Amino acid sequence: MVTIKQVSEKAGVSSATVSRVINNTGTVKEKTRELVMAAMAELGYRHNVVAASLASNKTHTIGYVVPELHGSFFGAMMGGTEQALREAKKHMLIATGHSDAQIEKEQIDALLSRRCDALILHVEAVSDEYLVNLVDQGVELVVVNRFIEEIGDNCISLDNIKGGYLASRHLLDIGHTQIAYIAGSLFKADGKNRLTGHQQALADMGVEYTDNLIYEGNFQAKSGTEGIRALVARGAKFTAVACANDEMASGAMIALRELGRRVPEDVSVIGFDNVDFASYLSPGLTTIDYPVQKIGSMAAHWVLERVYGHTRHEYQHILSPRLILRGTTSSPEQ
Amino acid sequence: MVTIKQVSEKAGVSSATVSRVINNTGTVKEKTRELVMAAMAELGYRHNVVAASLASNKTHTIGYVVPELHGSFFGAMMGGTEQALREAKKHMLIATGHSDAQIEKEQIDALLSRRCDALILHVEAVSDEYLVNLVDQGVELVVVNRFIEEIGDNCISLDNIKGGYLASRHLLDIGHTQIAYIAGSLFKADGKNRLTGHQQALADMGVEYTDNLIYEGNFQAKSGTEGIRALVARGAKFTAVACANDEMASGAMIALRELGRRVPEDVSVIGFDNVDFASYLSPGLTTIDYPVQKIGSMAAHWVLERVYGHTRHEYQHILSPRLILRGTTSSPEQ
DNA sequence: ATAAAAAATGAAAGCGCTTACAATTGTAAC
DNA sequence: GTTACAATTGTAAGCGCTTTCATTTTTTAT
Repeated sequence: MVTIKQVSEKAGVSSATVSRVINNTGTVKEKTRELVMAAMAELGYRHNVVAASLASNKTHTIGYVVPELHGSFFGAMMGGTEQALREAKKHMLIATGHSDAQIEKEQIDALLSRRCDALILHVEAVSDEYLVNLVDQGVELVVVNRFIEEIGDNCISLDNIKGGYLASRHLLDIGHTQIAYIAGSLFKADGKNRLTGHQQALADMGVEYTDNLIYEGNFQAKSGTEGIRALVARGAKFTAVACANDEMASGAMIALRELGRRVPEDVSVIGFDNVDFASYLSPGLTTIDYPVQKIGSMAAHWVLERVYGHTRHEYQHILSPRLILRGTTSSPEQ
Repeated sequence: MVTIKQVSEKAGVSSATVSRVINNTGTVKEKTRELVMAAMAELGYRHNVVAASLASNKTHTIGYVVPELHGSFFGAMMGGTEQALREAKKHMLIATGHSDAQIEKEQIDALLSRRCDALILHVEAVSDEYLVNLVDQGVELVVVNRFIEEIGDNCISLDNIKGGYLASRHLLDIGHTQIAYIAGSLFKADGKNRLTGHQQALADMGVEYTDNLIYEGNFQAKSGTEGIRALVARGAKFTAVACANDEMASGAMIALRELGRRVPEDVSVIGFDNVDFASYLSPGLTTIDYPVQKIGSMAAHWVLERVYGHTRHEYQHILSPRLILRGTTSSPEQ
């Protein structure tokens, strides 16, 4: 491996100068720069970022923890981040937490050991205190899709309550009053908040809330299918079903079809997230848009501004969901 | 930041010994180990992997280049890799190449500058020669979803020709003879090979091939929709349509529905990839399974065995696709 | 032409760790 | 108690770069 030293000898300058041209810092005469560039090219020099990181105490690397890699949600989010980061020549070190507190901590630890300049965390099992504590220790981190009061400045999240509200409010607005709800895992903040929004919408419109119309799923498609079956089995009557995410909504649609209930003629269905396949379903799934890519890029901007001092990057902390009307909702038949 | 030096002083040993207990190398007396561990705990020591990497010339990091992060394909693949890598305490540095040769090269370069121990590359724009050249230079890399003769040992890919064959053969077997084909981008090997498979199946069954039934899409859902429209507009007659991926198949289904053609009663549809949402469509999409997660884990095993000398890791170079029967194909009506 | 200021460069001390190699200590056999 | 050998620990030389500070060169103003 050719080093800066060899380049400097070939160019007849000191290694400090070579470092200057590589990093474009300090001042170096145009003539010298060319000399160095030529030497680098001739020797096939490749900058050693590891050594540079050790010396400069900057890795230009962002640690990223997500629960899982599969599915289209996190890919979209990381895609948003990557796009913003690439321009700034930063890289992402990826780790998965699997919604397990132990693993999440280990991964955060590993990323810190690798001296990431900042962390972007979508973690669901670790406690608020743990994260607050990290921030207090001076760790530069941004928490995505989760809001923690004490470190609100470090959080970028969606207003899930509002999203849940919007979904059910839409159903109510077009005339439904018997609305089943297939919730996500309620131990996750998202699952809880979306349900809360649903309840608020009912309350606002004076519709009574009943546990009999609620089924707790786990955000997987299959639990949507099971949800419908369970609801029907327990004799629940409904003309619409709101689901805490699109996967469960698609699962629900499958179950409804099995039961001979047409969507949306017999039962309206609304999802949440607006993942890419929502529009591929037929009818297209009416849902709540989760601007996940945007959240990813906001996180990148946060880091760029706060950690690397780039200005001109703007970001908001709480994003708003919005209704995406497609074909799975309609007014109940009389 | 507390260093190994401080730990060594607190524990009353040399820094070499501390390094030994951290890395679990060499021999260190149990008593000493405990002393060191205690000192580390007390001082809140955190290993500096950057410094370790510089000294040992190993980063325990795998560079990963994929075209894009969004969608469910690459997430599934990276998920397969991550799972295998996590056990071995390796990490992944992610970069996207955007199917652009220039960008792909830059990203590979950047990953190499960061001294990744190995690279896993899904690159589509860069030439075979370029990759062969890298291997010749001693870069440890595995190319996924692409086969290059000269470095076949470094490739892990799916037999796309066979996949294309399987899909069309299925349609032929159940009685279709008028089969439209919506291809992927033909400048990509996958797109080309799948079409080749289709043609072979036709030939095998003695069905004449005609360009009139072919539409070149770009792997996006929308181009599936456009494909059907174009085919119909040009007066093509078909009772089945094979698509080079599931996205286009779902786009095609939308177009067919718009035209009042039922799936599968009027037109059978088959996709390719078996992405997660294929089963959410209705009817469920018959497709060709692309064991993408498995490819991801094979790539990890390749690296673990070849670069890190872990044995017990097995991998194959060419994986086989298989038919997944769901609801979008049936025999043509008489 | 000359002094003062600015620009360009070099010398060298780290950054925090790994890893030969040397030195020391412990152990078992005689 | 010795000796030979194994187990344990320490010494110190890097790994390849950045960066401060001092030095030299160039430029500008007088």
